[in-house]
Amino acid sequence: MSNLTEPEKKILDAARKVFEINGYAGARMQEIADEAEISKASLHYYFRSKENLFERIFDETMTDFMQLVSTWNDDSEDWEAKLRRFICEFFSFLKTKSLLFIIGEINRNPDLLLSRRKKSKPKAKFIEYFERLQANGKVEPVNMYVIYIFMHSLCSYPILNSRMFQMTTGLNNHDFEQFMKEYPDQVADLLIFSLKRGLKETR
Amino acid sequence: MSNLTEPEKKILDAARKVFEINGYAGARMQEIADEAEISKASLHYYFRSKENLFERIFDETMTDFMQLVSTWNDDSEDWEAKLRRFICEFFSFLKTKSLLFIIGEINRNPDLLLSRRKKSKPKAKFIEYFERLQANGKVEPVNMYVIYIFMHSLCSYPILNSRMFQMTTGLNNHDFEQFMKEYPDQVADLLIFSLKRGLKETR
DNA sequence: ACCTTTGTTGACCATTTGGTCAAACCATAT
DNA sequence: ATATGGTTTGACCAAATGGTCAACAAAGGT
Repeated sequence: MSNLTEPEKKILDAARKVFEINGYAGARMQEIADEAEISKASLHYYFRSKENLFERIFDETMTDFMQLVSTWNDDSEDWEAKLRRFICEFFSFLKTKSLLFIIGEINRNPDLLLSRRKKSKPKAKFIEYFERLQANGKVEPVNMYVIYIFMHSLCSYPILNSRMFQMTTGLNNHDFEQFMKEYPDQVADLLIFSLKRGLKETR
Repeated sequence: MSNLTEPEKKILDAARKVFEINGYAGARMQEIADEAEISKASLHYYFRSKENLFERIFDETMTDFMQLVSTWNDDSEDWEAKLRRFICEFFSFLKTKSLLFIIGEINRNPDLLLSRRKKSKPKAKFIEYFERLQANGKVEPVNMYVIYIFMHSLCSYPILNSRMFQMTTGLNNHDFEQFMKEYPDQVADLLIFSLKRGLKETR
């Protein structure tokens, strides 16, 4: 399956860790080598260059991300339960793989997205699904692009910026952790309610 | 007022620009000097070191940010209008000063926040204000920390990650721009509605 | 005119860092 | 044992980069 040798996996794990913390420019090949418990020369034996290693991590993250985001099987499950489950899984994923450095690198070099435009239509399924429900009168007529962006923002940003939120809310580690455990359900509540009642008072 | 000489201002503008795009590690003193149209030696004449320059930018951004976020004058204005105006102003601010690199640096070195903990209680006014309204029965009993985080996430993330949203929505530049122009009002609608009706069905 | 203070810069330096390479190491087959 | 092919690494290199400095220019006061 994974098609990767043991040392390659170890290196990729180390590289992800170092890149996520330091970004491309701040990452050091020596640090990646140390983290993978090999010499810098060995690191270059497995991966030609820093650029090469970065591309592997970037591609892997984007692929996983796109795959998760475009997962939306059209089973018969209740749409509310489906949405809630999706939000919780999405949130868990974001805690695992930090998108911060990915976003940073994309901002620095937008071409990184161009190369993947072909295989990425993640919004399609999600939005099409709810537009269908909308047509059937099951949910309110709200702009689904807005809902889509709301969902991403509400799930991603609190993780990206958790440090500042912890500071500004003044919660201690334990309370904040508890808060974040309940958080995805609050997001689900909000989005479900919005889909059922719209974004504002109907006049 | 500004207490800064002309060349200092020019350098700080240049530095902000370069740091925002490249982060601390990726920023080059030469590039900042070029952007400010002076020599690298002159740059060091005005600002001892890269670290020093970074601190200036970081502090300035954090100060502006905290000041904006903690602005919440207790005038008699309708709370809905007040919230809507705040969201629009917040959104405009975030378009001007990119928080992406700030968040990255904080993640890399959380101590950057510790030094400023004293002068920062930005949540206080906002949350206290709405908790007071809540006590008076003007808004629904929802967790105000959640509302606070929702507001920040909804305003910040679409700007941070605008490139990916533009790609995944498939909107062209013009349509996306239009979409983002209407966006803050949608956020305001949602939050106002949530405060008036709660986050989910009352049972 | 001369001096002092402030600003400006090319040339230079020390360190860091991505990347290379030849030599050594190790397993396995012959 | 010897050869072979993959793996590992210390030593090394060239380029990039933050920072310094002496020399020079500009401005203003006397």
